[in-house]
Amino acid sequence: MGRPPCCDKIGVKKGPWTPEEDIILVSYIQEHGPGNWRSVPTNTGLLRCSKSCRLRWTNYLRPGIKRGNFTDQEEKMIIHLQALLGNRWAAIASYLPQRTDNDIKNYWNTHLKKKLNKMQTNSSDQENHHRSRGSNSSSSSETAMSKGKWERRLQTDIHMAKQALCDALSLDNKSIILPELSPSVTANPNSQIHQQSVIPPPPPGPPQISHSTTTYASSAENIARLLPNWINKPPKSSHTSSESIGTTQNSVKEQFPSPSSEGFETSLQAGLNNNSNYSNNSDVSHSISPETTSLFQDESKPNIENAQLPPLCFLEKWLLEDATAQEHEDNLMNLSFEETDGLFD
DNA sequence: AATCATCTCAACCGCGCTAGA
DNA sequence: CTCTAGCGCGGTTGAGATGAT
Repeated sequence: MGRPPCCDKIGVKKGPWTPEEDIILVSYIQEHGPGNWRSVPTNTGLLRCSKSCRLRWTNYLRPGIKRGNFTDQEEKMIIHLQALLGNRWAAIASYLPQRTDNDIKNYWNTHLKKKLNKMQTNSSDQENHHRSRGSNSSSSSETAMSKGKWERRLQTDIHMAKQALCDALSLDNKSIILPELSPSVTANPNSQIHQQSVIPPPPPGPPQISHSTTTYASSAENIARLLPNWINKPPKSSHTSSESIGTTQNSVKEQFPSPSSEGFETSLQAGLNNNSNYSNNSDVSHSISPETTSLFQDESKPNIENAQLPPLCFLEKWLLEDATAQEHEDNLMNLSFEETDGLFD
């Protein structure tokens, strides 16, 4: 017995989504909440398969998605986490709440992989050169300089990450749900049971300017513009699968409130009162209600899985331990200074 | 200006997993 | 226990954008 196709191939539309389709989808989710994707095409009349609807929502229409260039901080996070977790993009994405796994995966494949390869090549070349010429060459001093530069940056980053984690932890130490070691989970590293866990606050940095405001597909704010009421009408979440989602999220919200919800609300109001800001700001999280964010962000955003227990502990250890962590860091990042030398210049 | 090559990223595909009947 | 529906994840594709010649 073969696996049935997720959708009937005949009469199912493929390819880029149109604004009209997006509006239909968002309206439906606004009404019924995300989830029960199977029924979405049926109930909306969209000629899309459920998967496509879910993907569109998760990767583009979902509030709270940051688009545009990755910051240095994010880049480093991704590199570190990739070294830690491998190509487990969903797990990596859970550490970058504003980014989707698809986005991170694309960024890794198109930018970071090349960058690292290049750096590795350069560093090995440099190393050979260095070995053949001795340690007092100009290249070695350059290396030392950039190494020091990198080291300082790294320390700053670690400090910032540490600070962020400490802030998060200090909100309510008891509220952090430590992953439980249920037998099924420990036995199954690929378990899809998502556990709300410590999600670091978004990395600092200026709001991203969307690089693709001209192309429809990548501008979720278009939908926000098209649906101005969206921000004022949090979706009902009572009669669909989102009920349980909402419950979970509420409890999560109570247990682990958004670190910046107050400031967020203020900026939100400012954003709402200023349509130009609203439309120019690619950071969609600024153009939605906090309720909407809290409702949806956790729902469709992959969270730290139980399976991430070792890496999470690892990360926590890494971030929290001081002197002893230094040794770990080298192993954790799996990137020598040479390899990453100049990577973020 | 035209053509070709390369890059980017939105979207698709197939598989694995879980829950429920 | 088996089967099925539904969902999430990671790998891959391909159309459009961009750069080079």
